[in-house]
Amino acid sequence: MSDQVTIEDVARACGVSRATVSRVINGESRVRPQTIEKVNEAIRALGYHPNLHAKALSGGGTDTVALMLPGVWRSYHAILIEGVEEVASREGFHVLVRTKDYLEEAERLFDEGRVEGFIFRNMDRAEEHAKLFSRLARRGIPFLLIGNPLGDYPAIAIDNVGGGRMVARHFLEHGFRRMLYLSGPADHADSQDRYFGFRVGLEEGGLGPEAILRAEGDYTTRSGFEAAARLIPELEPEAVFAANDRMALGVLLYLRKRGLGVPGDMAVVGFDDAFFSEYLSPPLTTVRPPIHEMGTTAMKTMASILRKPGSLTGKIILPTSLVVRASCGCPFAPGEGSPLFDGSFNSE
Amino acid sequence: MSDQVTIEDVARACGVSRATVSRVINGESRVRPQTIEKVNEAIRALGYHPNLHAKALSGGGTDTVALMLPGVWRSYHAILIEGVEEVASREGFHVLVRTKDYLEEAERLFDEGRVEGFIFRNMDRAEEHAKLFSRLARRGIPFLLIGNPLGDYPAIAIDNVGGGRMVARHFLEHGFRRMLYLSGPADHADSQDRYFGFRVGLEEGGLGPEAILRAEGDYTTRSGFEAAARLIPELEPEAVFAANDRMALGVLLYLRKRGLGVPGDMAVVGFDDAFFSEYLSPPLTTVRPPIHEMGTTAMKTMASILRKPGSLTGKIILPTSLVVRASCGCPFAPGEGSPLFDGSFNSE
DNA sequence: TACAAATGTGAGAGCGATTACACAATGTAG
DNA sequence: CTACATTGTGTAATCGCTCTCACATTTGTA
Repeated sequence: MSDQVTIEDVARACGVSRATVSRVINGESRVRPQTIEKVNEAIRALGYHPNLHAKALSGGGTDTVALMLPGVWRSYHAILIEGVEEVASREGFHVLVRTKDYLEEAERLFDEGRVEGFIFRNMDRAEEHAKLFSRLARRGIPFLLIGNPLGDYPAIAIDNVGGGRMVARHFLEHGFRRMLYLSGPADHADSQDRYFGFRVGLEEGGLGPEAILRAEGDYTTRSGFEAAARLIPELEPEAVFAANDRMALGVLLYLRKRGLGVPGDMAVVGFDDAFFSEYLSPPLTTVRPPIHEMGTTAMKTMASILRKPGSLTGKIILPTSLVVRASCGCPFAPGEGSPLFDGSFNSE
Repeated sequence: MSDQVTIEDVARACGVSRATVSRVINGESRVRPQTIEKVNEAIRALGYHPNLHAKALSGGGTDTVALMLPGVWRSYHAILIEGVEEVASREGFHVLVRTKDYLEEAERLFDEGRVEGFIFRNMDRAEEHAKLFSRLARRGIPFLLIGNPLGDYPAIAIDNVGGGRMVARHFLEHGFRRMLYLSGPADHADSQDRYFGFRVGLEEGGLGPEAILRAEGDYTTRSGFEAAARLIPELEPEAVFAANDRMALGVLLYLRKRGLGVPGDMAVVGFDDAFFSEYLSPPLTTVRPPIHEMGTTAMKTMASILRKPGSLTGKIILPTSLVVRASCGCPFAPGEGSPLFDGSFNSE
């Protein structure tokens, strides 16, 4: 505040003009090596840092992107942020995180010049998102989506379909023929895709859609518990595939309460590979999404969009993997004999 | 980029000068109501948003703060960010999150004019932090600490001592006389304070320091497991107080592997109330820190520091609470008979 | 009625950078 | 040895806003 060192100071300190200093800073053409040296020396000596706002105002970029996150999904988002920030800091970008009212505030962030682009972790409210995205696209504002592709906009997605398909195949290997899919909110794309993959996988194994029973939750443990309580006694599936691990946990809790053994009486598989999943009893078989990698990929993509305009981007789909533990009915290999402990600690 | 609407445009549109428009925007003195109306109308009509950089350059504030987080502690940080962002967005601030190299980059962020203040979640590396903080303080740069008070700098902390003390008292109620404290890294203040409170609590109950055995971990589940494996057979405590829930989990895993019952053969209590803690078998008794509230409090404090310079701030200590479940030896009241399920779902 | 005080508005000087343009010094070719 | 690139550097306009100062108009007071 008080002691701003300006480009003028540097210029004066080594007897050149502001223009020359600016050229040195931006590694531009035609400055005598000797002058470069002198200027850099002064910059270091004075502790000079170019003022962002002056730079931005006179045409330079701000190298700032906004990461827009809906306000739930705690550890998931933390990992995402870490991934984004990791690449951002490496590439010289800065990350503004926005959680509240991010739909309403997005354009303003851009109009004020705060950010040059957006990374959205769009979840529900597909309508509003679509509207915003089409406005951004029309205005040529760079943005990309994490998680839920929408329209033709650039997106980083995980292979939900592939994940669902892997679960289906695995269930088939176990010989199940009557399965319950516990979905998230009906309009949620992730959940839909997982279901689709699940169905495809079963079909590939010769089972029609009638083999799949359906229940709907809202991703919370409680909703998993309640859906299980509501439908399991009635439908009596052999196996449950929950759209996320929390709901799978809810199912587990219900089954335990009812005295039903897992996987003895019923198999349960989740999606997300949450921190707690490997510690459940039995350890939960689940599908692991590459969250951190989504973050890094998103930021890398955004960086290249901003640095070299014209670089066109489509959808990038990152592979998921099936983490086989015990709740599906598999013998749990890595164990020490303890159902609570798989010895890997790999989620830390 | 192309279609910046400037203050000049607005001025022209309603036949006044830039100065007047500026006054209206900043709610300043002495503008005729009628003119205000006219200007606001034009602003709305043109979709005008003041350019951040121009504003900042000409003396205005940027209302941006940096949230500096060490790169671990996933869900913890997510909750913190949410808290900070919640208040920030409400108060018109913006949050830049930095994880990598935040010690080295902090001053630059300020010198470039990117941010007006810092919120640090400082953990290890006390030396380097102290050095940075003293520089910031000398330069009059606003900052505050979350979690680990250091020197006289403004800080938001949780009552680690109180938490440790509550655990001690609770252990005493159970009649334990020989306890193991499983600390985090030796130089970690949180862990030290929890230990201190624990000791105080025991002393208040008439037990000297010799009643406390000590082991050191690094906050990971694995380190908890290994410390337990290394020391429990030798020391044979009646109860273990781990500096965090993950290590407590490690202890639980070890005990289970050894066939020791919890709380029958040994009581275990953690700290943090992590997501998984209530689902462990047995549900883990632990100390809950008000993480979200730390975030909101931090941002509120920062906002008032920035808005009204001179408002002095000291340390704010937020209370912790003991979450009594079953691992301490208490009957687990809310249960449905199931050790995995406490029926509350309250961490979602 | 006269003059001071308050009120409302405009002109213009920065803020700290970038960058187009001008110009001097040096190098090269005819 | 002139003519013309090439190279290195400086001058000054510009970005969009705030804010001081000056000035015009209205209101209040004696």
